[in-house]
Amino acid sequence: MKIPSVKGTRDFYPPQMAVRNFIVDGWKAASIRNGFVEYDGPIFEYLQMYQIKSGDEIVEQLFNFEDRGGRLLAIRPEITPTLARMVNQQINALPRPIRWFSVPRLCRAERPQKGRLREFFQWNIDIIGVEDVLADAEVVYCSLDYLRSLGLSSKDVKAKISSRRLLAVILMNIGIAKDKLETLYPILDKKSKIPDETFVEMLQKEINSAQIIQTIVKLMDIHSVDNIPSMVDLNDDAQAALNELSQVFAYLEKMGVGDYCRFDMGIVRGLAYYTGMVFEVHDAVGQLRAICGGGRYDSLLSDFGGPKVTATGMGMGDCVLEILLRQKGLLTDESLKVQTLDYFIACTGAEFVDDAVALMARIRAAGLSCNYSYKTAALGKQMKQADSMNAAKCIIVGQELTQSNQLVVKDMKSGEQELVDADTFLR
RNA sequence: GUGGGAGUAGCUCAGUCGGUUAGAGCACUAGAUUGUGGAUCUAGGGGUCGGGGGUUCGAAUCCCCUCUUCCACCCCA
Repeated sequence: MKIPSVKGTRDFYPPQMAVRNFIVDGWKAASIRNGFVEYDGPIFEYLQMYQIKSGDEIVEQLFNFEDRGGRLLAIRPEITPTLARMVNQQINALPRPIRWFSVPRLCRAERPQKGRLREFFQWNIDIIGVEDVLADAEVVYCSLDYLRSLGLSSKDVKAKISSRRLLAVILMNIGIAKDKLETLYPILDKKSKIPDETFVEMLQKEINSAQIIQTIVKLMDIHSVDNIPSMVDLNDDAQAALNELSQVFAYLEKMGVGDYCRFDMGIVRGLAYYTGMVFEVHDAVGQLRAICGGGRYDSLLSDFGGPKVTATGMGMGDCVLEILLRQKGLLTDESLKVQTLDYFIACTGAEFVDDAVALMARIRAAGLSCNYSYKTAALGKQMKQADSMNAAKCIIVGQELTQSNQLVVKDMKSGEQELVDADTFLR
C-alpha cells in the first residue's frame, strides 16, 4: 500500500534540501551579522496561546489535538506567542535590548496555493525593549540586508512602509470617526489587489463624503511621507506620528537602503496588534504575495501576562522567497550543489581495497571529506562517480603503490595529476 | 470553506471520433572503455495511464465519486 505525502507538505530530497539550506543559512548569517542571537521553542504549545493573540477563529486554521492528559495543544502556526511566553518568563533576568532571531518550522491548516503551504519555514527577528524608531528601521534594514545579499536589487524588491499610528490619526484628521477605522483598514489593505473603481465603491459604502474619499484616494498614491503635509492639515498628534515615520525613512537612508523603501498607506496588515510602523517587502512587479512583513507591537508581552514592554519584529517565509529567487535566476549551481568532496579514492583492483580504506580513514580523520566506490571495476566508472560527487581531487590507488609506494593525485578541475609519496601524504 | 484547470515511467510530456502488446526526451543501470571523468553510441530496467465505481464485446480515452495538484476567491499570524 502506497501512502502519499500529506497535502501541503514537501519532501526535501537532496537537491531541494540544498535550496532550503541555502535560504536558511543566509537567514542565519544575516541575523548574526545584524547582531541577533538565536532561540527556539517547542513545536507545539497550548492551543490557548494562539487564541489569545488571534481569537477563536484561528482554531480551524491550525493543527490542534488533545494529548492523553486531556491538554488541548496545537502545532505552532507562528513563533511570536512562544517568544512572548519565553521573554515574559525571564523578563527580569534578560539583558535589554533583546535582539533574538529564530527559523522555526511552522504549520497552518490552510488551503495550499502559490507561495503558501501547510508546512514551511519562517525567519523571525525581534527587538524587544527599544522604543526608538531606530529599532523599527533596523528590522526593515535587516530584511533588506538579507535580500540584497542574495543579489536582489531595489529594482527587484520594494519595502512598503507605513504606520498604524499615523494612518489612524490621518484618517481622523480628515474626518473619519474613530469607530470607523477598523472597517476601513481591510479596504485600504486590499487597494493594491483591486481595480481603482472597486476601491472607490468599497469606500463609498462606508463613507458619505465624496471629498474625504477623494483625499484617501490621493493619499494612497503618494510614496513619500514628505507629501503628506501638503494634502492634509495635521494636528499635533498627526505631526508627531509623521515625524516618527519620517525618522524611520531617514535612518533607512543613512543605512544605505533608502532606494528600496517607500511610503505606502496601503500597508495595514491583518493583525490588530500592530501599534506603530508596519511594513511588507514585495517583488517589484507585485505578482507574488508579500516576501516578508512585520512592524511594531507594543502590547504583545502584556497580552501574554507580562509587563508592558515595547517590541518590533519581522517574519519571512521560505515559500514566496524561493519562487522569487527562481524567477530571478538567483539559485545558482554553486548554491545548489548537493555534494562536494575534497577527495575521491579510486582503486584499480581488489588487491588495493585495504590500502584505499586505510587512506580514506586517514583523510577523514584529518577533517577532509572523502568518498570512494564500493566497486573496483572500470576506472572510468570510478572517475565518473568522482565527477558526479563534485570531488576536487581524485586519488588513484594502483600499481604505483606496489612499485614505488606512491599515490596518483589528480586535480579534477585542471585534469593534471601528480605522484605523491604514500607515507608523506597529508602528514 | 467556494469556484475553475490538470493528473499517463523518477521528471517534462505525446497518445482520446473507445479497438492489437501504451510511447518519446531527460534521468537511472549496464556495455562500448579491465589505468583515467564531463562527450558520444548501444542496450536494459522502470507504468495496475492518481484511486474507486459505472457504461461497453472492449476504457488511458466516455460518465459519476474521491484523492492530489495548480490557479482565483475567503483568510493571511
